[in-house]
Amino acid sequence: MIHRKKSTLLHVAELAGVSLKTASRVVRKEPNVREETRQRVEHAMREVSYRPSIAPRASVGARSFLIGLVFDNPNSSYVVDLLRGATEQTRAEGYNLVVEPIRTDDSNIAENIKRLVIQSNLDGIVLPPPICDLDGVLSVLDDFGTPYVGIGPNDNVPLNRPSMDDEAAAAAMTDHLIQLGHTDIAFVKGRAGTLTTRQRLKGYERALRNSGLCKRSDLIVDGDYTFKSGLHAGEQLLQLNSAPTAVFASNDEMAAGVMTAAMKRNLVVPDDLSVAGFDDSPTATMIWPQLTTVRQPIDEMSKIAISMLVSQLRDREVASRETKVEYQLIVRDSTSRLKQN
Amino acid sequence: MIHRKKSTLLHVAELAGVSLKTASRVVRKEPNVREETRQRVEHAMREVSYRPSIAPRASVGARSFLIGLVFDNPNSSYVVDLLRGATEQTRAEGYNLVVEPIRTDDSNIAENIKRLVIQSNLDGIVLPPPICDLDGVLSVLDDFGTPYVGIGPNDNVPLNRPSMDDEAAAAAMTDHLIQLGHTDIAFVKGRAGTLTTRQRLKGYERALRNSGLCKRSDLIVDGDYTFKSGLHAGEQLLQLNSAPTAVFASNDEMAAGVMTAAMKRNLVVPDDLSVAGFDDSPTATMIWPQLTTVRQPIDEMSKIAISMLVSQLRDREVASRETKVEYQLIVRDSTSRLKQN
DNA sequence: AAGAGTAATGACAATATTGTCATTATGCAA
DNA sequence: TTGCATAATGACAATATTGTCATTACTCTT
Repeated sequence: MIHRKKSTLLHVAELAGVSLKTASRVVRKEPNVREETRQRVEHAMREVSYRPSIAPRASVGARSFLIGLVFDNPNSSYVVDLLRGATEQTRAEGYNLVVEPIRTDDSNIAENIKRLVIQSNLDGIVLPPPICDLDGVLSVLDDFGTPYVGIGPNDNVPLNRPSMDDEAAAAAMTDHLIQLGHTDIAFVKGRAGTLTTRQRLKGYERALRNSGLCKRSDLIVDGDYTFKSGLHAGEQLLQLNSAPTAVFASNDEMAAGVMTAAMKRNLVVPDDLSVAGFDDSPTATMIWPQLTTVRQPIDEMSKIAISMLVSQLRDREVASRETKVEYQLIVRDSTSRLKQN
Repeated sequence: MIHRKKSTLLHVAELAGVSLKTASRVVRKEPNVREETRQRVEHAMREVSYRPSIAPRASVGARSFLIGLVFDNPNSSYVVDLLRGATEQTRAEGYNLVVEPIRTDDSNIAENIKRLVIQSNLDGIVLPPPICDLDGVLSVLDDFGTPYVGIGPNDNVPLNRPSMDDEAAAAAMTDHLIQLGHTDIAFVKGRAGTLTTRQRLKGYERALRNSGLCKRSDLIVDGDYTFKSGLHAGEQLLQLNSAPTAVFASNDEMAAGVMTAAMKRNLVVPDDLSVAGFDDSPTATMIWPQLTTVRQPIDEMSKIAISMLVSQLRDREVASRETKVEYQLIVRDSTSRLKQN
């Protein structure tokens, strides 16, 4: 059993020839330290490979250097990405992360979040969808004076949050299909009434318009983000007299449904029909051929959310800003150039 | 902004008329406290709604009351279940959880885990698959004297871990199909060489044997846990002269592949072919009809793992034991009684 | 009833860090 | 150079809990 002596701030301070407090200032990136002193301390930190011990911080002041991340997202790969980004950035900022799965269907969710904040003495909290758009949660946090940051598309709730431009992403995917020579491009809508559904449809329409293609209303069909609805949509589209040569479904599960509908008609994807999805969910690589789709950089949004929160904590002031992150077009094997015949 | 005064152990102690230390003993569930005293303190705790502050614990002793949970599981719903169970149980035991996503493909994974243990000063660590069966990880932790507990099936690595009896579960699923009147039941194997693959096949064979059904080797086909391999397996099985009326795939993705193969042949699931999977992954409810499958109670295993670890930490002694948890047969719409004709 | 052994309890130190406030150094204008 | 403002630094207290060890109370045996 190896017992490496844990290096403390005192060791650093002594080695650098400064007081404990000054060393602390450097570690905590506080102002009012001369550049030369800062470098000496930082060198000493490396020398003894100092790792700040977060424990006593909570003891001393009102601050706990703890950030909460609650989630109740049915899409678990979303959660894992969220976690990846958050742990990394939290560590980089010198904070620690407390994760807490909660149930959105629980009626007193706001109360639960409040208890979490009290119990773990959180400095701030990150609210991914759908929690960030839930009634009551924000007001409870406001009452309590706990800073928070959201994630995801803005659903008319006033809240700082990094998000992705769904419309631009959908337009880009549609462009991708147009570039491949397709002109009869169908679109499978998401669940009615949701913001992302509207944004993705708008992007699809915009891309068609920009390329001078006419919008055929029989190629725009309903869906609700489930495999089953994608299957129905696919069947509906493929029985048309002038069937589409490409289908853009507004999520991956529906795209998988469309692909299944194509297989039932003995059509080969992508030779006979190109299919594109949205989200880059695990489904996208599980099915075959693997799906061309759009990836949300969730880990990046998560990192940004932590950064925004930390700067809020430092400045004690809400720097109101919407931050957009870039989408990624993931081209796999389910889309191909239109065959000339 | 509400400022509820934080209740400290001192308040509890004063209210109960005992010393700080005795109150601490009750909170930490230590022995050597009179029953009457314990109750008085517990009552006082409720009275002032005391929540132990974990921060100073790490300061004082070698113990940090922190438990680590590392993961790098491609199946993200597995991770979320893991997290749910672990957070809950950890809280119940008076410990706190530090989660850390790591990359198994990283060569110096053992080094990373060691760094995590040092940096966060972990008391112990939970190792889900595939990390628990990785070379080097265990020996590093042993060297360092950090207690650990695994999760999942025992792959010949000496390690305490809760796990599920895959063989019994596979037998139960096969029995389910037999009960529905099926006699020609096919089996799609998982990736060659893995423990779960072997166990699930054994369960299938045992159930057939116990029911006096003969094992047809042409109904046992290869797979590798991917959708694509399930698709191939399905095509292979359905072109047989005496095709099976039911297919048991050893995971959900392959079952989805089999279902797609059936659809391509215009067979209706479950009327013409019953299909069963294994894992209850998100895929199971995403496809249509929804899949009959076997659920691993991962959250329960996670809870047990935390319990085992904590008792190890308390007793300073490894209570070597394998704990089995119960599988759950989830019967959905992809299996039905064999039609008589 | 005395003594021994054990159970229950408490006094006090120790923990690693940050906040407060005082002190010292520095820069700059007059 | 003096005076003044401000930047840089440090001394010391405070934080909430648990470990150590001493003390007190109880129980049982003889």
